[in-house]
Amino acid sequence: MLEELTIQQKIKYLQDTLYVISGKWKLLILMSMYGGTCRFRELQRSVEGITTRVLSKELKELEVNKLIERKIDNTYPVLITYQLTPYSFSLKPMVDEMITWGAQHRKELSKP
Amino acid sequence: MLEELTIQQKIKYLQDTLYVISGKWKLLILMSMYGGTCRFRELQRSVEGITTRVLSKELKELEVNKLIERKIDNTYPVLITYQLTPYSFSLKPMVDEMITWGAQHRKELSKP
DNA sequence: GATACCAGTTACTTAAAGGATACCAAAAAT
DNA sequence: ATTTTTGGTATCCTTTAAGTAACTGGTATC
Repeated sequence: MLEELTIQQKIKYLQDTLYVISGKWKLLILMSMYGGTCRFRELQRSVEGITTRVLSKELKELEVNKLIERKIDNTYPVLITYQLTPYSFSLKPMVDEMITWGAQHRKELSKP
Repeated sequence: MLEELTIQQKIKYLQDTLYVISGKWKLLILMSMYGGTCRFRELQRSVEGITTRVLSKELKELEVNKLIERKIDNTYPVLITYQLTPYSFSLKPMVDEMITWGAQHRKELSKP
C-alpha cells in the first residue's frame, strides 16, 4: 500500500499525522486517559502542568479527530466524561513504534 | 520490550521522538535527501519555501541526532554535502506507520 | 454565609518557531 | 566585467503555541 504512494502523498500523510499528535500535550492526555482518567479536573491533576485553557483546547482537538468523545451524563448534577474512542486504538502500532525508536535513540546518542 | 516500560518512560521516549522529528521541516528534508538531494542550495530549492536560516538550523539538529552527516570534500573549491547516515534508516518502520495512519485518518475523518 | 469543587471561558502576556532580508568571500558562468 | 552560484551567518520581524490569571454559573460542603 505504501509503495503506491508518491513521495508528495507520503509527506502529506506524514504531516497530517504529526499535526494530530504533536504539541506538548496531546499524547500525554491520551496516555492518561488510557490509564483510566476521564474527567476534566482529574485530567488536569493527572497531566502535570497543564492549564485549564490548554486542556480544554486540546480535548476539543482530540475530539475533532475522533480520538476521544465527550459525554454528558444527564444525571443531576450533569457529569461530563471524556472517553477514548475505539478508533483511538488505531494509533497503537504507530505510538509503539515511536516509543521503541525513542528508547533506542537515547542509547544511540549516548554512544561515544 | 515495551511491556517492561512504565507509562512515564513511554511518555518520555515518545516525547524524545517527537522532539527529533517534529517541526515543519525535518521530515521534508529527510525525504528530500532520501530522494538523493545532498547539497545546501539544492535542498533549499527542493524543499519548497524553506529559508537558508531555517534550513541551516534544521540540518544542524538532524546532524546532532545522527540522522545526517555533513561532509567536507577537500577538493578545490571545497564541496559540502549532506548525507543520510545508515542510522537514519532506523526511522523507516516508524515513519511508515505514521504515513499509514495519516492516510487512513483522512478516510476516517471524511466518513459521515 | 464562606469556601471549595466542577467544567470550563475570556482577555492578556510570554516564549518558541519560523520567515524576510541582507550580506560575506570565493568561484564559475555569461 | 558583471552576474550568478555556493554555503552559509547576522539581524530583525511575525506568527503560533502555550502560559497566567481572573471569572462564570452551578453544586456541595463546612
